[in-house]
Amino acid sequence: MPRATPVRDRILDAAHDLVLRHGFSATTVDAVLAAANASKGAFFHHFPSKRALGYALVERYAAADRDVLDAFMVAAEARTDDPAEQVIEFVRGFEDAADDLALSQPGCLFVSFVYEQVPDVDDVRPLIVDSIEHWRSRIVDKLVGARQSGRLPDDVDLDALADHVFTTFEGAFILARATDEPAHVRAQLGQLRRYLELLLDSNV
Amino acid sequence: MPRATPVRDRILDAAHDLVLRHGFSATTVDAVLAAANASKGAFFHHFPSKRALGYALVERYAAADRDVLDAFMVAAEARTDDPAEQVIEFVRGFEDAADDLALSQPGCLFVSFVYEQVPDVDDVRPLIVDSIEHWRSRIVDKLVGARQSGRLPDDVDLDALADHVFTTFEGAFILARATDEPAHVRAQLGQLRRYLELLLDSNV
DNA sequence: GTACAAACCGACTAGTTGGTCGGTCAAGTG
DNA sequence: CACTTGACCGACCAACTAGTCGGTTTGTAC
Repeated sequence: MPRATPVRDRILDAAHDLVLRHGFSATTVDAVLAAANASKGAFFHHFPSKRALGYALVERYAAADRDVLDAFMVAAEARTDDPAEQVIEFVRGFEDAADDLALSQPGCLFVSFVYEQVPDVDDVRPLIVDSIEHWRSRIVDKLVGARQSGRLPDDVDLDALADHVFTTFEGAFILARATDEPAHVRAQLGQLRRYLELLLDSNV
Repeated sequence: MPRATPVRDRILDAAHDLVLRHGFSATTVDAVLAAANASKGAFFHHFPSKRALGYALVERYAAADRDVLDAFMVAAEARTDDPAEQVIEFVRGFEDAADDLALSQPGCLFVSFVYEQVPDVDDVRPLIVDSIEHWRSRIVDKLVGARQSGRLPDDVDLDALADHVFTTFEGAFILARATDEPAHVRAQLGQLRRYLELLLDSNV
């Protein structure tokens, strides 16, 4: 992990914004430099290549993503001791934050790279898969607890149910972005929560 | 709408494949021509510019998308007369087709353009929004029927519930593509169906 | 203050990209 | 046959892009 310098961070911030808006290929190094108010020399001093920038970008985003997940899970755990309720509170937390989230970020950086598999940048996929698995395992932990207390039918696939959180997030972002209506994120998370409530309230 | 010719179709087919894999910006005209076995002259004879190709691509995809939606809805309507059951059968139809679908198509073309808003190509957004609204309205029709027969709680937002189908599709495709496990599509559609079943079976 | 390295600068280049343009060819049509 | 039209060809071009490189500035240890 390279040392953080003001310029390096400025470049990453500017690149993050541009890549999210236009995609990685359409984002030129010059455009990043202009937005970051940095020079070409500075760029290639900190990154050996443009693809290295892409990797660093996803690396940083994955770490932040993990932090957010953990923070919301801790907040949910603070509200209730019941694992089933914790999952629901977890989603509710995102629901409350959805509007701010959707407005400040026009999408998920992962998708920019997943849908633009330039051979050069394909080495970021493992980072993304790690993030997905982190979401899955953190949520499955709770679901296992819920099942143990008899609040989840036996025939529910815990992995698939946990993945449905990720799925809903990504789908909602696309919906919001395509229609230019950020409110969709909140509404779709609401559907997800309702699903979980129905599933977890139906005592076996 | 330009006339369809063999070459034009070959170009569209090749471009569709390449854009889906690498994104629009990363897809060069030359690469399309090589894949389509066509010449540069042929390309610019049929399309005034690269962005016009993008527009034609989305136009064709939206029409096909609509056809698939309608076909699956007709199939669902053939199985049952109850609107609530029709929605569930509709999703089940896609579930059955999911594996073939996910393998033959590595993603949704809409996302390639939504996540790559090059100013030039941004005029495709209305086409995409039309498709989204078509899905929404076709499904809402059924949900209204379900509500009238008392099978849907009053506090469910029909638009948001209908949009959840689109959301799940898009999210599932991202999950499948990121992890390189097409089976996720089927599993996520299964979660969607379960949600609908729970919601529609809980008589008000 | 001197020495050394890391940070940073920006003019330059080799290769690529979308797009042009003068032309060929085959199929009508009178 | 002469003429027109639409489909198609590919060498060429101007603009752009990632990356280079010789040099300057800045920080810091002695």
